[in-house]
Amino acid sequence: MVNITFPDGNIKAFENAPTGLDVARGISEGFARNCVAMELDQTLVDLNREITRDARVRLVTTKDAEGLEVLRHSAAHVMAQAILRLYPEAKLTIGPAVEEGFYYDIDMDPVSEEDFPKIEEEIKKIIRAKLPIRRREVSKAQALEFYRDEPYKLEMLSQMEDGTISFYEQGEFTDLCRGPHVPHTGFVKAIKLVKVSGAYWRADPTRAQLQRIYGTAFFTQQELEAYLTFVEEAKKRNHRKIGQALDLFSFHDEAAGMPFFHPKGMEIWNALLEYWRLEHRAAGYVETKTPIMLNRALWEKSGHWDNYRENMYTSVIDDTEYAIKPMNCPGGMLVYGSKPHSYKDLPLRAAEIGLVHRHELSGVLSGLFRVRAFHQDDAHIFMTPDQIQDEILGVLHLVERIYSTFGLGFHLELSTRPEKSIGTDAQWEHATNGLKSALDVYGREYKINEGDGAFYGPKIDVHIKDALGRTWQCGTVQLDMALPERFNLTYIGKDNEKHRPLMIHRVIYGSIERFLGILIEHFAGKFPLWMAPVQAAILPINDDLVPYAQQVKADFDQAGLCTEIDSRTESLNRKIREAQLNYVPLILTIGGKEKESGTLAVRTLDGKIKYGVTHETFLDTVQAHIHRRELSLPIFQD
RNA sequence: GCCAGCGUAGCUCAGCUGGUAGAGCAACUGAUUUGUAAUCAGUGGGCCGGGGGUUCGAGUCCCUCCGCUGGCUCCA
Repeated sequence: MVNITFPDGNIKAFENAPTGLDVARGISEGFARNCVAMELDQTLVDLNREITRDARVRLVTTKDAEGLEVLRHSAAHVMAQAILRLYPEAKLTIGPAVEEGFYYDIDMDPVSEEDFPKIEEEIKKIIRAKLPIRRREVSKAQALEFYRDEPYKLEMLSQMEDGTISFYEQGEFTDLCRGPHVPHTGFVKAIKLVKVSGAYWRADPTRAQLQRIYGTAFFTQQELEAYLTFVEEAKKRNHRKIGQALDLFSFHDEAAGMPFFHPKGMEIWNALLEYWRLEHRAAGYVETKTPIMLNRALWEKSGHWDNYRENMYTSVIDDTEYAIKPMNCPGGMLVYGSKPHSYKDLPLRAAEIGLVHRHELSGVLSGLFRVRAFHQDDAHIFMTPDQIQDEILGVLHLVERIYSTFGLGFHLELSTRPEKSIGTDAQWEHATNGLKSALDVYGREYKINEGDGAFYGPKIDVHIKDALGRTWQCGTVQLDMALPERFNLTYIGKDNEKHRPLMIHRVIYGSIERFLGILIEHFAGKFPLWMAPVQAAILPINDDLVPYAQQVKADFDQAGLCTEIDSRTESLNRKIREAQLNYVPLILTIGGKEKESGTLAVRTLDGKIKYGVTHETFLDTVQAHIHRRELSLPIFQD
């Protein structure tokens, strides 16, 4: 007799030792068909595991996140089985489930995506066979014997504790695995191989290069197709593609990883910064600017020479070593230290749009997302110890305000002291607690990443969520108790004594280049009016109307709008089509009627047309819309 | 940096087993003077990423460099 306690508190008695499947069937056959694993006293195990004593059981179904993870892990096994059938000499290493699917690292001759159909064919055979997946437990000695010709598995085994080792078997295939797995291979019906790449064994470049084959799997074909559609949509939104199509920026071999911004890209850039300055002024910031090149002594003082040199561009000028700044902070320290400060000056919020250079590995460069030269919307906040919480809260509120303007959600993560770091234990503790207490007051949930902090202090990272649901780390708030010390920064307190200020580094856009890239993908190139590179296209319907159209454009120029006139001798249809394809939010067609009546025909990007809009109404509407930085298209009254 | 794939006209791409480069769009010229997503015709345009090699002959094969794209511990 075994008593099973369900998550809702109900208890049910079973004869003998039921399996998870028996328990599920006790609820209903239909429910049982959707079960893939179970949580037995907090541990995820196979559905066919026998329950031999009283326990708490939660059945994991195809609807649960853990269920999908189990499926994908099983999918990795199915793929490995197929590959071993086709490439018997292949040696398996590890094959985990990952966020978007799974992969298996295999030591074999290079394969390419052209080999996928063949592998997928074999995978289908295994799925159709509905091979039962069985767990088998053996001693470590037996496992070592079984894997005597499998060097990677042997290495893995040697690092495991002595005792019971579990294997999973399906048909002729056996793999060392802790499980759990779905009951049989028939569950893996919606599977697709995605890509292949190289990966080192144990991520160690000195060790064997393996083939990492990625795939993804879902419980239904529909979910798989929805995922593939998502991937397609993300491809369409690729900022490199849109950036080229809209003539926003380019890259050149002459400066790999360093973007060149074109006039239209600069329109967006300037709109971003104009808005940024407005918000920062309102939040009590001042702005500074420091040189991009500073001498070695400065970097030794800041600690960068010891901790960050491999990423810094250096040069020798008049026998003195210089480095191009990878961060703005040391320059900011010098500005603060250039004159005495009173406690009455604090907090001092000094922002800087700083151009930094970092020598990233050539292989990691990627459009605007990973570059070697970029601008940070940096700020250094100098304060007294009792101002920590308010200042961090102030930054979090500014972050929230700015991201919401773009329709971006976000979540927070706290990172603590890494192994390679400067400062004392006491400083780290004080700094970390300061961030925690501010987060608690702020009230949103946050995740903790142990050991992920910067070398000079703990940090709060802000991860935004874009229109496709993808997350990107942009903002960061870092408390630094080390740099003020190294630069001997002080302020005069009420007691007329010198005190050490505390400092926050923070960015909100992060890298402006990268943030712009994210926005391109977030908006799919269809920027809201206030940041559109061309806000309105003016299209005269024939050559005779060009002079009048130019007059209209001149009025708009005066009003501060960014407009373009298409005076080519082309059909109106063509001009409209091209403006639409360039995502110009407003299209103004100028014909005889508009000239005579002094009105405008306004076509918005959604294809809606409003005739007879007066110039005054148009400008009032557009300017108010821009001023409010609205995300949706403006609506015009007659 | 490492592995794989890629680099042909401004853009997107074709060019079989080596035989001397082609399309669509764009640009330019001319005609058309257009009322809400492509008017028609013609013309020009290429150190086939750079360098070296094999060959009678290289966009095509080999080496090397540069660049781009994807990946490079979510660890049985």
